[in-house]
Amino acid sequence: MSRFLANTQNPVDKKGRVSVPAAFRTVLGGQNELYTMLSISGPTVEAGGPQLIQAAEARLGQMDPFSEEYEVWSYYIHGDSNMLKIDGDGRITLGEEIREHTGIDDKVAFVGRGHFFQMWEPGKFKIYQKETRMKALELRQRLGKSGGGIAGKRGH
Amino acid sequence: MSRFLANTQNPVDKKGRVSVPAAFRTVLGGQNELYTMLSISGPTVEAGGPQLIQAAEARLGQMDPFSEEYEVWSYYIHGDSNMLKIDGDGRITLGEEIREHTGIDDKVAFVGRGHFFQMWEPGKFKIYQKETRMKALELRQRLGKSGGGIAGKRGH
DNA sequence: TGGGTTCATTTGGGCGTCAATGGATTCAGT
DNA sequence: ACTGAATCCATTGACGCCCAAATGAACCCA
Repeated sequence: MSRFLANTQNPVDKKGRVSVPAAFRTVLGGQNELYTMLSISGPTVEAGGPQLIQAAEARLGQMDPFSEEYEVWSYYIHGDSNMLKIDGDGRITLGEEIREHTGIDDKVAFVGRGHFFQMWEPGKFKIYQKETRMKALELRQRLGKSGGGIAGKRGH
Repeated sequence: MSRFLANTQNPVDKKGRVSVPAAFRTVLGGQNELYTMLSISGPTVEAGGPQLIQAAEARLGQMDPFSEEYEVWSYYIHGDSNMLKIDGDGRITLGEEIREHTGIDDKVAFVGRGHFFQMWEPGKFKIYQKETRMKALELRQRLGKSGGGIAGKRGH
């Protein structure tokens, strides 16, 4: 029951390699392949083990093969995705597509999201982080006093 | 049925370690992992055993996966959180993110909150404590009119 | 009740292991 | 043979793990 948690930042070397945080590699469980897909909602890439693509395909399977949504989703999970190899030292090399979509240059912010994780250009991540925390605060206020933080489930 | 109670202050050593109060460790029940999340509402960190994340995820599970609130909450509980190891002597090491968010430097105030506890920079905690006591007083006066003693403040 | 004693938590530090990082070397495709 | 990629190696530094001293609190007994 391990998940991708926390966020850290690692440098990209001259050869374009980045270390995937050890904690994340542990969650991946010895897998030396990393499945990635460009995010639709922002300049980030979502990544995880092969089961990620399985989940995506499961969803695809529930759609009508002749619908537009099928067409779109199918492209999304296959065409805008990649299978990156994790080398012996736990590093990956990001392709041009990913760097372009995310704006990643010489640093990568790894962000845990539970069953997958994201890779961001640190600056863009900072902005996202700030906005999201603000939204969380609003959300909490909307939900009322009973909704804050962990304390939210005050029903003890 | 033990809870996190009272507040104490412990020093951070050169290597960045702090002892988690023994009473708190007892409540954690032998777990050597501490789940933490940055608070949205203040410069503090909320912590507890792994069941905390389960509770948070349970709540996540009730949300619409495509809603913004899901996105926000998911970030909050996964991206701004950490799983800290408690060493053999009951100490933890706070990461850079936590120190930055809380302002913690060489001292940590541990504050019991029932089913979880908080970690504060002592000075900030003092302020929070003062404000909160004041609010509690107002609250009590308001509630006093309608009736209950100490127990009276239970309901929402 | 005062004093001494024991036990437990806290705290400081040493040391080995693993992760992260930079660079060299081998390999493969063109 | 040349370019880019996949492997392999070596260095550095952080972190986990262990032991020991120091601090303090609970306890017992005279």
